[in-house]
Amino acid sequence: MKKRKRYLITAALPYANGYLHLGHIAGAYLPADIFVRFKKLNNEDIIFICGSDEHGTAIEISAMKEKVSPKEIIDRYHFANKDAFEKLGINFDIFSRTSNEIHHKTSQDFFLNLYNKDLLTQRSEKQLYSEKDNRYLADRFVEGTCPICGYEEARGDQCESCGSNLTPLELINPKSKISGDTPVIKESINYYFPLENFQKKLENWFRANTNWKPNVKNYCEGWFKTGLKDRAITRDLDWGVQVPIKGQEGKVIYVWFEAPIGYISATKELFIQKGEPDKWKDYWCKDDTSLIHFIGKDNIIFHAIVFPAMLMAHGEFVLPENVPANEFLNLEGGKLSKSKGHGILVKDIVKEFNPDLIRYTLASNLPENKDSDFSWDDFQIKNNNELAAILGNFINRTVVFVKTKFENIIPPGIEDEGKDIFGYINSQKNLISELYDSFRFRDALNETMNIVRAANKYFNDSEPWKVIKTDKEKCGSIINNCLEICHSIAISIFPILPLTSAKILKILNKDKSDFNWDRIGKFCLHSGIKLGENEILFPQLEIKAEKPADTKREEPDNLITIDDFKKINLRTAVILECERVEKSRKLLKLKVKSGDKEKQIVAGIAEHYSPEELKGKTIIIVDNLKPSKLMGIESQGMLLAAKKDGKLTLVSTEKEIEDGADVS
RNA sequence: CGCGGGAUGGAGCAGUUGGUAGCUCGUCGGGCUCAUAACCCGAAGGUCGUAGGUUCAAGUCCUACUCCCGCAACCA
Repeated sequence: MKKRKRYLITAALPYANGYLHLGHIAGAYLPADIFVRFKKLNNEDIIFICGSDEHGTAIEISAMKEKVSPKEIIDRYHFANKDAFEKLGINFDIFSRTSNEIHHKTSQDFFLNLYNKDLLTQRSEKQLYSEKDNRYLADRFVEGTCPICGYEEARGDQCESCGSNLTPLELINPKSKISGDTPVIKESINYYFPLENFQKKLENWFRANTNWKPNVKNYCEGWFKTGLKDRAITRDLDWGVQVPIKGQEGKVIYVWFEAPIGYISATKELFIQKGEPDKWKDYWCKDDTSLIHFIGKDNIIFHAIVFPAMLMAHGEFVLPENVPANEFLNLEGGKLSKSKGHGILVKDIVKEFNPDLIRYTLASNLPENKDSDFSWDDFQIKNNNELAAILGNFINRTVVFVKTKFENIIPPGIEDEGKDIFGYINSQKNLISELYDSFRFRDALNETMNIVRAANKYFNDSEPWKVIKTDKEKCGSIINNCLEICHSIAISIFPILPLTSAKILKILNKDKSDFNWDRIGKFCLHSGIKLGENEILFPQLEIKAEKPADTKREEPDNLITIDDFKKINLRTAVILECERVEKSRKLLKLKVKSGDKEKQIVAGIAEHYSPEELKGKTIIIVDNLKPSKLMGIESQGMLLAAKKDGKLTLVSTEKEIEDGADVS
C-alpha cells in the first residue's frame, strides 16, 4: 500500500429534510469522527468534511406542503442538524451546505468539464409541462389515473394502489399537483452521464481494492452483474443548481450528481476560511491523499460506483481509497425510521444524556457487519456496568486514594514497579491502532476497555491499601503508576469519549503537552503536583419505564378538555364482512354496520387477526373521522385497539349491545 | 418469485483464507474492602435455525427449506 501523506475524510451529507436520528450517527458520523480523532492524536494531516444536502424534489415537496419556501425548510434542518452534531462531539472541520454559492459554482464547473469533453449524451424526452405553473412537472408533481388499476390518485412515479412503476406520461388524465392544471406534453432535452461506458474501468479499479469491507464488495458486484445504466444528470426543476449551458435555463443538475461534489466545494470553502484558497487541491488532486467516505449502506451505490465514475470522467481528482459503509441500526429490535416516528432523534437524546454515553453505546454496537440493535436496557447497562463500574470507578478509586492518603499530591514512583501493566498497555496501544486502521471500531473500543479492566486488576493485585501500612514509599509508587495509567486512559479513550477524556486530564491537573497517541503507556506526570477537583464521571443511571427520548410527538400539554373529547364520536359497530387487502401485509378491509349506516374501514391489524375470526364481532369505532385512502382503498373510520409490545387486541364492549350505540 | 440483512450458551454480538467455539453483560460460588453495592478470582451454561451434500476436517463452502427483520407503496 502506498504511504499516504494526508487524509480527506467525508461523512455522508445529511439530507436537509428531516432531523438526524441515532441510525444516522451509528451508520456514518460516529465512526468517521472516531477515525478522525484517532488520526489527529497521531498528528496525521487529516480533514473532516460534511454538510447538508439541500436540493431535490423531496425538499420542494415538503416546502409546498407546509406552504413555505424551500429555503425555510433547509435552514430549519441544516441548523438543527449542525447543532446536533456539535452536541454529540462530532467535530467536522467544516459543516457546509450545498445551497452555498461556491457549491453551485463548483458543480457547474464539474458539469462543464464533462460537457466540454463531450462525455455527456443528450436525449430529447417528452415531459409534462404546465402552462399555468409555467414549469415542467417532475414525476412527483403529477397525479392522475393509473393506467393499470384505474386508481385515480396515482403519482407520477408510482401507483400506490397497485404498486406499478409509472412514468408521468402513462397517467390517464394527469393533473399538476401544484395547481391542478392539466399539463401538456413538451419536448425537453436532458443530459445523461454515460455510466455504462465506465463499467469496465470501474470494475478494474474496484476489484483492486481488496481490503474493502465485504458488504460493500458484495453490494457493488451485484450492480456490476446487472450492468450499469446511463443516468440522467439534469432535471426540469426549479430548486437546485442551474445547468450552466445557454438555452437550458430552467433545468437543474440532478441531486445525486451534484451532492457528492459538495465534498469538494466544502473543502474549498474550508480553505478559503483559513486564508489558503488553493490548498484544497492538495487534498483532492494529489494522489498521496487518502480519500475515505464514511456512509450508511443506502449510499453505497453512489460512493463506490457513481461518484468514482464521475471523478474518473473528470480526471483531476483522487479516487476514494475506502468506503467503509455500515449497515443499519435498529431500535429495540424493531424499526428505527423517521417515517414511522419510531426513531430516536439526536436533538432529543442529547438533551437528557451525557453525549459520551451515547457515543459509547453506539460505538460498542456499531452495525459494522450487519444491522444491529439499540435498546434502552443496553444503554443503561453500558452506563452502569461499564462506564461507571469499570472506567469511572478506576479513575475515582485512584484519585480518592491520593486525596485521602497523599494529601492530593502525586507521589513519586519507583523504577520497575508495575513493569507488567505498562508492557500490556503498550502492546494494547499497537493492537488498537491496527483495529482503528482497519475500521474495526467496536473491537477497538473493547480493547480500549481492556486497558481499564487491566488497570483495575493492577490496583487490586497491588493492594495499595495494605501496602501503605508497611511501606508508604512503595504504596506511593503503585499509586503513581495508577495515575499514569489514568493519563494513558485519557488519551486512549479520546476517539470515542472526548468529553470524558478532557475531564480526566482536568482531574489529573495535566495539560495537553503529552496528549498524543505515542504517549500512551509512557510516564508523563510529575510527582509533587497537586491534583485537580475530583468528579464522578458516570453517575449511576436509572431509566424509568417511560423511554424518555423516544419521539412521541412533543406535546407541551397533552391534557384535553371535555369539549375536545366530545368532538370524537365513538360508536359500537358490528363487523359484517372482512377481507385482506391485496399486496398488503398489515391491512384488512372491513365492512361494518353501525346503526343504520354501513362503513368501510381499512385497519392495520392483519398480523393479529384473520378475516374469518373478525366476522360478527362488535367493536368500537371512531365514527366521524375524516375519510382517507390506504393503498387506494377508502377508509371511513377507525377502530379502537389496544397495543403493546407487538401484541394487539380489539376493544369491544363488556356486555352485548346493539351496534350504533354511543360510546363516551 | 420486489430489493436487502439476519438466525452462534439467558441478552447483545465476534468468529477474517474451513483445523481445539470467543467477547461484553447477566447468573452462581469465592476473595477484597481503596472505590460510584463499585473491583478481583473461579464456575456453570452452546448438537452454531432445519435437512441434506462436499471434505481427513464445516459455525465457516454448496443445495433446499423454516422463521425473523429492514426498505419500498401501508399500520387511521
